[in-house]
Amino acid sequence: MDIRTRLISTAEQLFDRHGFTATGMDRLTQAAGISSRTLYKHFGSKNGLMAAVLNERDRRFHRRINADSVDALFGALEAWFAEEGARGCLFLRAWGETGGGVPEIAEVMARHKERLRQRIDDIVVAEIGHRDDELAEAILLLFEGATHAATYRGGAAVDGARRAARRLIAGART
Amino acid sequence: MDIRTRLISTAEQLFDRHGFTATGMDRLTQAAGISSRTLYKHFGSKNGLMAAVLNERDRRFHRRINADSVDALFGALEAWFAEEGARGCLFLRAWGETGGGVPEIAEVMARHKERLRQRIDDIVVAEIGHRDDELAEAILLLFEGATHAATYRGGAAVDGARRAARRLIAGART
DNA sequence: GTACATGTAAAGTGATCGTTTTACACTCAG
DNA sequence: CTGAGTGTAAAACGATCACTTTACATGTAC
Repeated sequence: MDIRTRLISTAEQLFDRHGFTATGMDRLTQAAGISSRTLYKHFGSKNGLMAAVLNERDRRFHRRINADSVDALFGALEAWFAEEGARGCLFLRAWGETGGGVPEIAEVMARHKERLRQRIDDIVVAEIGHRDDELAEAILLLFEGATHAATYRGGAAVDGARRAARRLIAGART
Repeated sequence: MDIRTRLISTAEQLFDRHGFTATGMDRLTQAAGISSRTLYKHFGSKNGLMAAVLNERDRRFHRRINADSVDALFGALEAWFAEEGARGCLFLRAWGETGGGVPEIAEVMARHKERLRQRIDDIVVAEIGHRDDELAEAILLLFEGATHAATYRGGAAVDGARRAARRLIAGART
């Protein structure tokens, strides 16, 4: 496997499971079987690595939630949690741990959330045939809520969000 | 002001604004104007201080969202954000930064979320006259979603959550 | 065959981490 | 008057932080 890819996926796991600040560079290089010199050649700094990890996660995430209905959207979220675990939004966690003060990270976070909103806009159009900003906002909030509530309520959170979204859509269709 | 109270409120601000792990003990003692020896006499360890901060925040938070309607609930959340800023749920952030591995913190988090769910259960009863688990779950998810989406969407997130909750309640009343 | 890119291992940078220690001042109850 | 309690300032603890440096092994391209 490519050395960049290997390091990014190792780092993503460690950051996700133990937190960004709590994960030291020694632990990262050791887990990935890579020298620290190579790491810094590739990513420049820890913040650079964090940004790279988040960028890769953004691509992977949006590839997986490529859905055209609310049911499929929350189904994809459920599958994601089943495979990767639910520990809250990694983008918001990175933003919080850095106090919002690292531009590269704040930008990836903002881009990720914008894409999420666009995806949901498209799903709303597919469901009811036209744009509905209020409905899309509600589904985004349910999605965000499920993402975080799943850390302490498990799959029931995603289920509840899906059901609520269905009701709101049914109400909007009439 | 009492020395414990002063330290807890100083620590809450620093933890919230800069992250738990990123906030060192030196910064804490200096900001509170307190010797590190005194800090350790009172709280034993950094984890002990974090748990104390979260416990105090839990009390303050639930005192402020003591509402008897969804409108009042989201109104209280909006006021909270206006005064304290929106950087996501501090309990989930603490849990994430510690990798879920600190029992004292995991317990405060769980207790906090249980109380939130109970409060919402009560509000649902006040709104529609009887229990409705699915509706309560949906409102919890909207609340959680607004809490986190407000970090990047501002007050619009709370507004959207309130409107969606109103619709769901209107649907449940018929 | 030599120059370059890409990797490793390992030691060292100074700073900062959470925590403890030493030494000293003040208050107040017995 | 004394001893316990509560506070301070400041230095020290070893560990770990993010990051750099030195020295050396590759394979590959001109």
